[in-house]
Amino acid sequence: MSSTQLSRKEQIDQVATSLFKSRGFAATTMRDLALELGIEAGSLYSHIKSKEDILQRVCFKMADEFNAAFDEVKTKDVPAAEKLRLAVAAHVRVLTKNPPAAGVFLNEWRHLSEPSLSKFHDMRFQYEESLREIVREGIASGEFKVTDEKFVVLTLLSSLNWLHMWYKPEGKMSPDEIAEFLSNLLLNGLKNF
Amino acid sequence: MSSTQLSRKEQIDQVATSLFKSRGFAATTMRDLALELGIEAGSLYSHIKSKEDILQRVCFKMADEFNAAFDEVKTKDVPAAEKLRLAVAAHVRVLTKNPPAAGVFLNEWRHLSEPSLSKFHDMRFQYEESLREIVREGIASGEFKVTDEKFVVLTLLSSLNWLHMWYKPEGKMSPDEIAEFLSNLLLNGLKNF
DNA sequence: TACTAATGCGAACGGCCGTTAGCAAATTTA
DNA sequence: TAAATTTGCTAACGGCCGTTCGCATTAGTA
Repeated sequence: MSSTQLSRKEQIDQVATSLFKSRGFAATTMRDLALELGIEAGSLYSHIKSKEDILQRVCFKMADEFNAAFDEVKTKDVPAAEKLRLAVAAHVRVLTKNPPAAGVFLNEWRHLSEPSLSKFHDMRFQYEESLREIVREGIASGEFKVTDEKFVVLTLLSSLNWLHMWYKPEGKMSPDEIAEFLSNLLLNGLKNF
Repeated sequence: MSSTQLSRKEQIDQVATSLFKSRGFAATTMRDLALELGIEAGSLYSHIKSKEDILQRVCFKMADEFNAAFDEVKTKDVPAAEKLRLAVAAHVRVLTKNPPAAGVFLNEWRHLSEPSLSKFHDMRFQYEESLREIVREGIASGEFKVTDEKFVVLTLLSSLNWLHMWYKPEGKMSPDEIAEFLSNLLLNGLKNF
């Protein structure tokens, strides 16, 4: 069924990702990971550099995906409310496309060591700042009735970023339906505050 | 300034809690913990049974606090919308009273082993079920315009449960102001869906 | 004062951890 | 076919982990 053949390294990353998500990075051992792949722990090192090496790839790949999805939205010339709706949809799409990776991205990044950790922080700040910018636009234009754009973005991301905890691809709601539901709920809150 | 004198065991729990929150349970060593307290690792075991022993106390103490705060709300005879508002306020109050413990409760519970883990799951389900019940009430009475109470509660808790990540007691918003802001945002969303 | 509980030290235990090294197949490429 | 790459094994390393043990010291209590 799966279309493209994964390289051994990609397989390792994928299996590691779901283990990192379900058990946590620190609580996942290389021997666990090897067992899941049906090989010995030492054999992993023919393909990867280190345990954190995997974590880095997962975290920054997800960061790239969030940025790419968001960059498309940024360029659109639409009212702030609509732009925010698109941003929410983009965020949900990335989040639901690969829930294990999303979970690692959201919960395990703190196990990155410097300088990756700082780089990650920066990227995250940039992303959030872009969202705040949209909300500021909406406040200025009178579309949103709130005043504290920081708080709004925090709440927005909070409700989105828990998604990976319960979302199941086989569930009855599609990512687009989820995105629409969340947009409605949150944007109506902003407009009628 | 602090009113009551903490026993050594309570001190350990408290310091451990903030370490568990900032580094994660698995990545916090007993030697780290001991260092923070200015004693040797072995000395900890004059006061506690095991590392997980601490985690259990923190998790179930927080669970009790959430339940206690919520039980007060349950008994009130008010419309569903108002009840939900009170529940949100209660939840925020517990969450902000002790952010490190809240963080452990929300993110580190998975390191509990059986049978604690199952017990924790059950308590959590009960709590969420009670919230769903309120939302169902509100849907039935026409106060809320949504249809999927599961999704609503998930979104509600999501936005609340990220709070401990950025809330600082010395910040400019008080817990009550935060609770009011969140209630307004989310309830307006529900009513005008 | 004598007893008891609380508190802590230092050394050590068995075990698991991430990682490395040297070597051997198998597979791909030329 | 020959060379190069990919993939994997076994064994081991140094180190850190949670925890235990026996013993000392201190503080509270009768």
